[in-house]
Amino acid sequence: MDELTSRARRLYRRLLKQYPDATCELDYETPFQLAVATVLSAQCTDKRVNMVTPVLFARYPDAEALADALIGDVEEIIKSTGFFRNKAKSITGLAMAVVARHEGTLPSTMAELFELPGVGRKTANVILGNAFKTNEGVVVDTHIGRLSNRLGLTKQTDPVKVEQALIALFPRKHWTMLAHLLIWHGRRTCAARKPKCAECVVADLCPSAVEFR
DNA sequence: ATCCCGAGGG
DNA sequence: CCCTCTGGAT
Repeated sequence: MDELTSRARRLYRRLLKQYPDATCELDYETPFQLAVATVLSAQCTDKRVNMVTPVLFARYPDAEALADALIGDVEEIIKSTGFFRNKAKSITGLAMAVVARHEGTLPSTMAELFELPGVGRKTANVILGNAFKTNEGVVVDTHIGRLSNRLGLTKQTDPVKVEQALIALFPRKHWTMLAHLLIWHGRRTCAARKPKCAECVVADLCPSAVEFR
């Protein structure tokens, strides 16, 4: 095992010890609801998403209901998540596609998920890892891209290449938890703007830590 | 590369 | 004011 890989494994164990309960923080009951919540989470905090989905899912609990929704009603409910016109179009289009192509049940493969409107690789990986527990890839969002670079796990910035780097560094069974750990750490300690290196549990393993002291 | 487009923090 | 928040489509 090379040096980078062993350092990556140490990072993982250290973060797991600090965040043993790290998990997806979006609220949902079904895979379809997770898909909708994940689309809404683009450029928006999950806390904000969790404020609108109870209203959204109460009125439109499944794909059939959301497919028949008036776009203006959906826009009004999700407005506070930002990009609301695009997101309303995405989630109603997503619902219509799930009804038309998959009899109202969200599919469980990367290929089928990726074909759905508004669902990119990141969203598909969130659904596969959390709702279906089949790690086909690694979620790479803004936090994971930022931390992967700061921690020296890759110098790539393209999300697909970051994902490839993480896939090569960590065993598949850890991919979903890895994403949760990096997201939690990114929120709590390794924030985009003002990282708290002084209180970071992996600062000694991080090539960027000195820059922030 | 650019657009979408709201809320909260610093 | 500026930056950031679990991106995707054009």
